[in-house]
Amino acid sequence: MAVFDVKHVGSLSPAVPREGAGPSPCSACEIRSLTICAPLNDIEQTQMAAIVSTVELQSGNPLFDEGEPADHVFNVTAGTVKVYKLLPDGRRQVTGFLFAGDFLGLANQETYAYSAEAVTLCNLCRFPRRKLENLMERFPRVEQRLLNIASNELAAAQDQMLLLGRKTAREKIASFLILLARRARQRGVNDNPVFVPMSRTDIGDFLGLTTETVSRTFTQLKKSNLIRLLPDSKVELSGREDLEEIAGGF
Amino acid sequence: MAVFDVKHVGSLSPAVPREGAGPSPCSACEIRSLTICAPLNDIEQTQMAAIVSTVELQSGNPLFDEGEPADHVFNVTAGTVKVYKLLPDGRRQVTGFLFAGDFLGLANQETYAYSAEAVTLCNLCRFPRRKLENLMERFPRVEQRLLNIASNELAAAQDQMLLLGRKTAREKIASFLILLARRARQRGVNDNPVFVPMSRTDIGDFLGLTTETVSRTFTQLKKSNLIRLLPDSKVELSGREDLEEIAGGF
DNA sequence: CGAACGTTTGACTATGATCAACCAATGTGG
DNA sequence: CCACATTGGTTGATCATAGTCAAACGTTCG
Repeated sequence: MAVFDVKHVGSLSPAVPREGAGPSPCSACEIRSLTICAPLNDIEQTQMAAIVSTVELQSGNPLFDEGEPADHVFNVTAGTVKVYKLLPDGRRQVTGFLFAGDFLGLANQETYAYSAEAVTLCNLCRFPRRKLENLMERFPRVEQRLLNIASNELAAAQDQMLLLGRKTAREKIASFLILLARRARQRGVNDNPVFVPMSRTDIGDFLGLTTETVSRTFTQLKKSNLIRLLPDSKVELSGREDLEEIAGGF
Repeated sequence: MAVFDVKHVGSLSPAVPREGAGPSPCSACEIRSLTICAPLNDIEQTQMAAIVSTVELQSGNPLFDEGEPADHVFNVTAGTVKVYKLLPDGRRQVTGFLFAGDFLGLANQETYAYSAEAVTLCNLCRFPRRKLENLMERFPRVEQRLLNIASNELAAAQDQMLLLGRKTAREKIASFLILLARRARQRGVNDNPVFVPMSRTDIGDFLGLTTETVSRTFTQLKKSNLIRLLPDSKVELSGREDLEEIAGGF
C-alpha cells in the first residue's frame, strides 16, 4: 500500500506523442526556472515530461526511507519536505528542509542515504533515476544544472556545519529564521512574516537542539522584540537587522 | 609574495605540443584513479596537463582564503589540507580534511566560500577554473566525475551534520578515528595504526569541541583500551569493533 | 467532552566549555 | 651546550549552556 498517489504526466514511450488534448503540466509549470528542468527547451521538455510522474504526499507521510533502493529522484513543486538521518537509538538530525523548486534524491549509492518526509501537503515531480541518467547523456545542460545544484547544496551544508558546530542556541534560531526568509524570497514568496510550517521538534532536530530549547529561545527573541509569533505558523521578523547580526555571530 | 611555489606542467597553449622531452607528470600520476582525471584517456590527459600546474605548500600555509576570487580548483596529490569557515569573533568550523586524491574548490560563486590551509607539507594540482570549465564542455565525463564527487561530498556532509548535531564527544572522536581509517584505506594506506596529522585544535574545530575536550576524550578512550597513542602522530585502533559501535551511536 | 498532540514553562542536571596550571618537545640565543 | 621561550598537549577545578524530567496549557480531532 503506497502512501502517496502517482500520476503519469506524459506518455511512457518517447515514440508516441503525448496523450490527451491538453498540454503537459510541465509547460504550465510556474517554477520551472527553479528546477532541474530550467535549462530545457520545448522539445527537450516534452521528452522530460515523458518520464516524469507527479506525486501528492500528505503531511507526515514518508517519501522514502534511508536504505531503500534509490530508484527515483524528485523535484518539489509545492509544500515542504524534510530530509533526515537517524541514529540507532532514535536521535534524529534533519539535514534540510525542501521547498518548491528544490531537488531531492541525489546519491551515487544504490540506496538512499537519508529519509524524506512531507512536512505539509506536498506535490513533487518524480523521475526514474535510470531514465533521467539516460536523458542527461543527451542533455548535458541538465547535468550541468545538477552539478550547479549540488554545489549550492554543498555550500549550504558547510554553512549548516558552522551553525551546528559553533553557534549558540540564540544564533541558531536567528540563522534559521533568516534562512527561511531568504529561501521564501528566492522563490518569490512573502518573506516577512515568514511561514514556518515545521514543528518545534523538527526545528530542534535541524539545529541540534531540543524542542524545549527551541521554544525557550523563541520566547526569548519575542521578549527582545526581535520576532512576533503570529497565527497560522507565521513569524514576523520585527528586528530583521538585529536578527541578521545575531545569525552572523557578531 | 606568494606562499607557495607553482610550476607549469604542460604547455600553456593547446596548439603547441607539450614542452621538453620527458613525459608529463600526469602520465606517472599514481593516484589518478582517485582524482578528477580518472576518466581521461591519454589524449585528453595531455590536454588536461596543458592547463595544470603543480603547487607545493608548506605546513600551516594558506592555499586560499574565504572571499577570495575563486580562480582555481585543486586536486591534492600529497599531504593533508583542511578547509574551514570562520565567524567574525574567530570561532572556527573545519568542514573537512582533504588527502591525496581529494578535489577542492568547487563553488559556483565568484569567490571561495571557505578557506583552505595545509596541515602538512602538501602537493596539489592546480587548474584554472575557466579553462577547466571549457575542457569539461568537451569532456562530459569529467563533468560526470565532478558530479559524482559532489554527491559523495554531500553524503559526507550529511554524516557530519548528524555528528555535529547529535553525537556525544565520545561518539564524535570515535567517528573521527574511524573516518580517518576508512579514508586511509580508500587510498591504499595503512589504516591501523592510523596517521592523525592534525592538531587537537583542528580536530576540535572539525568536531565542534574544544581542544581540552578532545584531549580528555582521547585519554578516556586510551584508558578503556580502545586506542593507543603512538609516536609520530599515529593512533592504534586497538578496539576497532567497539570504536565502530561507539561511532555508530549504539 | 475527552484524548492526543504540540507548545510552553519550570526545576534541576549534566555535558562540555572556560580558566588555569603544568608538562613535554622543540627551537633559539647567549 | 645549556638556559629559556614557545608551542602543543594534558590535567584539574569550576562554570554555564543546553539537556532532562515534569507539569500545565491550548488546539485539534474524534
